[in-house]
Amino acid sequence: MAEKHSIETLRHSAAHLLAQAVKEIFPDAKLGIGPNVENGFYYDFERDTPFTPEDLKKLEDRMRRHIKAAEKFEKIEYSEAEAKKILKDEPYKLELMDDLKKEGEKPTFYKHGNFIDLCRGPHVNSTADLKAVKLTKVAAAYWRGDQNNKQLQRIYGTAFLTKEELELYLKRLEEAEKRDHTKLGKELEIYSTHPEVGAGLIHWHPNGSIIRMEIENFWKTEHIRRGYKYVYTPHIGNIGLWKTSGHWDFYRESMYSPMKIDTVDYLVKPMNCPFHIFIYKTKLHSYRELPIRYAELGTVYRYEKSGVVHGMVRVRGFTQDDAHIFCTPEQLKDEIIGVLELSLFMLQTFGYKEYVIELSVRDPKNKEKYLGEDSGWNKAEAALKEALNTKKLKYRIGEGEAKFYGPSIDIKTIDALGREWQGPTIQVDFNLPEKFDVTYEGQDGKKHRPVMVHRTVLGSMERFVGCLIEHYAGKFPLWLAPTQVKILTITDRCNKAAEELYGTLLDNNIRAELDLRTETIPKKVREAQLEKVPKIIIIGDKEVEAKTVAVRTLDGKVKFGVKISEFIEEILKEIKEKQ
RNA sequence: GCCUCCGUAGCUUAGCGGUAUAGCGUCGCUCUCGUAAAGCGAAGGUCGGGGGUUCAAUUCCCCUCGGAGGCUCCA
Repeated sequence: MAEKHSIETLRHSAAHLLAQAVKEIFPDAKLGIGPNVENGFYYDFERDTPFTPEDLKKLEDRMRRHIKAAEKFEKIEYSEAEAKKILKDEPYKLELMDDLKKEGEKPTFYKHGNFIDLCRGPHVNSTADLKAVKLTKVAAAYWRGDQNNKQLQRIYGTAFLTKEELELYLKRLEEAEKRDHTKLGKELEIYSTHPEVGAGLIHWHPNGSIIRMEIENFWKTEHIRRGYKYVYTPHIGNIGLWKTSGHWDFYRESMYSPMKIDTVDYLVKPMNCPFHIFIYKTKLHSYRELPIRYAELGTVYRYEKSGVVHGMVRVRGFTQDDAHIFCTPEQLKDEIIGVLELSLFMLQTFGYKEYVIELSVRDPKNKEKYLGEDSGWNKAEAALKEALNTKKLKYRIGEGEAKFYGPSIDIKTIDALGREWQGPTIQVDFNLPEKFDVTYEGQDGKKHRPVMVHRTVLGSMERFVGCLIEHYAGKFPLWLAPTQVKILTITDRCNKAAEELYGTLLDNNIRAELDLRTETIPKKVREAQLEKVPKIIIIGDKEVEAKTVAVRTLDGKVKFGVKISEFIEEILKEIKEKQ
């Protein structure tokens, strides 16, 4: 009976096996590092020519040979001189060993078969334990993730304890591919982009626009209910705004070049904050008025490198569901709690049951990357932590993840396939109020500095809808579905009844469509299913006579003899409850 | 931006030195049909764009624009 190893150990041993195969088949390759990642492992190699998919096959075959040979893994410690001799042709490994020495750690080695690698371990006992290994893809990656370093060739792979688990994983990848929002977005006519217009600029088609409108209406209602005031602001503004805010210094690479209007430079806005500040500043505010919450679906434009633009989730123009809260320092904690509650409520409505909360703080080693004094940062962090603790929410700390003007709570949603997506973010800012000299009058009759909270609960309409497509696999719940009901007729004799029903549905604000074509029912059903229309109504002679309908849902189940009034009542209820 | 791969009709796609396949869709005709694809016919492509090599380029080379997967970054 083989000893049980953790899947991490297994995968790391698989990485060693890969490195061994590479060194055998491509002796010129220099070893980089070979750590585990989510769902697998990789190993980096320096090599003049990149690996091809055929190379991967050869490497897999070679790995299989070593698995058959059942080579034992053993840990070895060498003196520094010995170690350096072994690694004399491996510059990256030597660099790593120097780092270990600086940190006062003693390097250890692992050997299996003819292959020795610098490694902390642990490993499986023998290559024979690696029963299900697969190389998945090749990519390039910078040594130590730094753009200024040499680019290495990375081979990704994965390993599982059993072949069955590997199969299951590959199936899941396939499932993810079916849900891909770039694919479904096209099939369901949700959005498009056009080279003639530019990369990362989303065109919302009628279907996507309905989904977006429903989300926006829901969003506005929930915000107004919670004391937010809705505003609209310009898309461009004097460059001076961004110099004052600090974006010009800290954020310039994400902004588009200035345009001259008369003699003055203007920028397309990458953020809405300065505009909300100016609305606030049009008059003197008493402490009695605070908190003031301005909300806007604000469309911003940010430069994204060409290599990262992707579908709806990484674009160059997008609409943030933005809001800025101006409050007293005493109110801060409650405001954060309010935003947390709103965020979690919204996520729940969209069927996200799981999420990960991260408290993003400064990188303590790089304080110059951030605006402002320690005291402000410490207060902001404390308020965020207190709010999380009050709500008894578990969170992890993300060092160096903070924005340049303040720390934040970032909530990552987990979709139906277990993938994480950036969702709500709540950022506390003591800096912009300072920069723009924002004040309120306190009980003491003196001017005080309010705190600003920047927050989004959906992120951006583009990314949110993109993620929703994948989350629902294109099967939107009734309240969001672009077409809620599609009426199919069996023969021309039923057209009149179908048109009557169609009219009744429209009168009830139900998004209905009519399919009167003289196609066969199987074909009409198939098409409606592929369009993922939640309620498919079929009307034949029987229904016309009995004044009922047959209702088919996306799971393929059919209910015959449903009274029309009952059907309408039922779907109105389902829409209202956002099921 | 960097690395690898990709770009053929609205969509999916065959071909890869001698100007091009097929299915779906579209249009026309026939069919009036009971829950995931009825039949026949037609139209539709300067093979992403530009340049080069060649007697000849969709095919080979270079540039460029888009896309995918990574790196880095991020709402």
